[in-house]
Amino acid sequence: MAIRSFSYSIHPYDLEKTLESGQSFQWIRTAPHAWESVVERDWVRVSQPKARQILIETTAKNAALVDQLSGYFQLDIDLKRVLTAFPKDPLVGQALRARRGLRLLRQDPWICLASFLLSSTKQIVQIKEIVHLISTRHGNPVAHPETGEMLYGFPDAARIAQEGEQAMRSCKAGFRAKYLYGCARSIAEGTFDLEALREMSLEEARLKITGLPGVGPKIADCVLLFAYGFDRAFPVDVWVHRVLQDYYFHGKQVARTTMHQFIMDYFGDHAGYVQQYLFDYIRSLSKAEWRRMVEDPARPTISK
DNA sequence: GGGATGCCTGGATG
DNA sequence: ACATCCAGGCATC
Repeated sequence: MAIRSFSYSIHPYDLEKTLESGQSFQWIRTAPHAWESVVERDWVRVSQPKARQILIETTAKNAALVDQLSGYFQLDIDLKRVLTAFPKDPLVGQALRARRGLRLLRQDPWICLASFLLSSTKQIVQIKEIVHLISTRHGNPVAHPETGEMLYGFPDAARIAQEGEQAMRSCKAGFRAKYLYGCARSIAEGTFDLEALREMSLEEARLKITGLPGVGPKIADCVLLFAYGFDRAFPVDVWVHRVLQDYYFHGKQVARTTMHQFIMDYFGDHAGYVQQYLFDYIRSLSKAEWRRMVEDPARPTISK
């Protein structure tokens, strides 16, 4: 099987930080700076041989898939321009320095939705394991072009609808199996159109997608940000909630609406991008480092 | 409409 | 060892 290579000169881009930041769960690390997966029906390897180079290797023959991969990895985004729109405060500054080169991907809506349905109260390694199990048991087989080893893509909605809830449970999905199956059915039957969300405003899309079983505000915003590119979607999980409350609201409890208003006003047009930097950064801090951060007298004061 | 509680399950914590 | 807690939420009451 022929492998085609595409090299991109790009900077700043940190592939490791990007693929290991918990936005996508299907890439398997095969070398210090290389990851592999199956996209559509093709094997793909993405690597960063040099600081300013991204290399994509694939068995795909059609140009469409190559375009798709360039979109997936967001190779055309002017990251520097995005970063200049971030708010200027000590925490964001630290996160920017610590996570230089982190990018948001642009994933396939169905796989992204399925991944985040499976993410509830699970840690990243466990989410990866479930995604991997579902893929190997129910996905399309693709031979590795170098080793011949079998790899499997994530199954589409129709396939999961056909396999049923129990099959998902036996892939360790637990109570999430019901949601995954429910969403798969709606999508496979055509009751729910994932593509239609592309034409909607963020608010419309959020309203629509939270109508799916198991999709609340957090998962909705993850999918809207990571798959549809709604740059103002801002997933608030326990970590981010902790930052917002402890750092920006000085430990005070605030209403959901107040928090939401603050997010939109303060983080701006690329709020979702800021969120990813903050999320990834704060998870790496020790308790002591975190305490130092929230006690920083230079941290911003929110005036309402 | 904010605040508890159950849901699967594996790994961490005591 | 063994119990208990809790993890990147959601639905329900």
